Amino acid sequence: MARIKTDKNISRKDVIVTKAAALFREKGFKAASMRDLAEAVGVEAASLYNHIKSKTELLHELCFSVANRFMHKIDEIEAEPISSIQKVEKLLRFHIAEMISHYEEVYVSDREWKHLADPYLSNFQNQRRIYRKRFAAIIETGIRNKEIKKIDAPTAVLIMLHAISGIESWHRSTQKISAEELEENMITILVGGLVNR
Amino acid sequence: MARIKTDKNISRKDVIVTKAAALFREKGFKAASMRDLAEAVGVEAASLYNHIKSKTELLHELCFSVANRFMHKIDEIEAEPISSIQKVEKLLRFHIAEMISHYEEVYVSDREWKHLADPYLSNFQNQRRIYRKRFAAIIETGIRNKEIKKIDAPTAVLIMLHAISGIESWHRSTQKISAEELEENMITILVGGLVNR
DNA sequence: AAGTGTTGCTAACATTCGTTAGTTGTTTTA
DNA sequence: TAAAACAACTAACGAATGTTAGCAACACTT
Repeated sequence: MARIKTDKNISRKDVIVTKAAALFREKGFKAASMRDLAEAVGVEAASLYNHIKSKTELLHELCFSVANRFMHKIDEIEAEPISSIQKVEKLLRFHIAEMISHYEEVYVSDREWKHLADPYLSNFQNQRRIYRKRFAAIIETGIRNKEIKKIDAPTAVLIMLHAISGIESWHRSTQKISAEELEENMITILVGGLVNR
Repeated sequence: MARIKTDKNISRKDVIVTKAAALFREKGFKAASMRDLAEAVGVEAASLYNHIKSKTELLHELCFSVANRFMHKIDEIEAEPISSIQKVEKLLRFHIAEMISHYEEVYVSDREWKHLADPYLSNFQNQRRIYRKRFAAIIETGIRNKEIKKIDAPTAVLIMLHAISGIESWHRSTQKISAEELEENMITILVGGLVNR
């Protein structure tokens, strides 16, 4: 009877959630079965239910832990006494760093949230909408201050966020440039596309 | 016995493929069932099989019709006697136009190709890789000509392509700017992020 | 060492899925 | 109008899915 291995401060549930992130990323939420997950964890499918309530719960946990991190970060950045373009850059760097270091979670949260069930679904969609509005508001302030080109702010947000999700391809590519190089290149192009000069 | 309605030059299979695109876009390939599709078409599930071979065939058709369109376009643009930055802009405008007018197909091809089965899967991945390399080559020429900033070309490609897939959010948003405005904003930001000045 | 809660197992369930068989009805062709 | 081709239907199959019940083995406390 092979138990799920755990280190200190890491519950068995955490192990399952982490493996689920990897699996959902690879196959998609619907295509990943609980039996797949069980195999990845090294246990029978039914045993998972000693630690989790349902498959959907795994998706909740992933989506909201990611959403919360981004929400806290934008709280923090909004309060800082720096220029709009600096705020945008900071936010982008955070997105990039998250996408690099918590790849699977962030990716799953981004692509698989559709499979959440209400009330989680509505809740998640709301948070997402609010986040984008706050991001757009930063850009709009930058436009008024002439720091940023006259563009449609929601469109700019949409470009930034989706561009960053492209780091997925970087992760999968065999000939990777370094994470630092990737970050600098992305900032160069994305911030370069915004600044007024 | 209600038949599938068809106009001239539109086969019943075309009707099914089109409805499938909408459904796969909305729910994802795995989550969309043949019974869902049948209902959307106005027929029983089994009846679909008078026109198609399998569910996966629908995905093949969608993915490769999109891939072929992009391949033909890059053939065309590569051959034109214009600057690199102009080629990039043309390619981007084509991507944007496709995403606006053939939203469902393009979106499905972009997000659901993972569910293709070999040999289609490998084939599709190859085409994708080749396309990106050719796109990157255009950018690299632009860098050598000093038209474009010194950046990592594959990273630039990744940003461009993913940024465009963000048009999905535009489609879903209630307060849309016009398609023309969207296109100009995207070009401003994306091309603006590339050009050397 | 006994007792207690935790974590695993096997077996099975109700559903849903893609798909096939066989048949009936409808349109097109000769 | 009869024959042939097409396109719909009902019924059902086997496989896979998420999940539950009931029980056995382990680990920790006392």
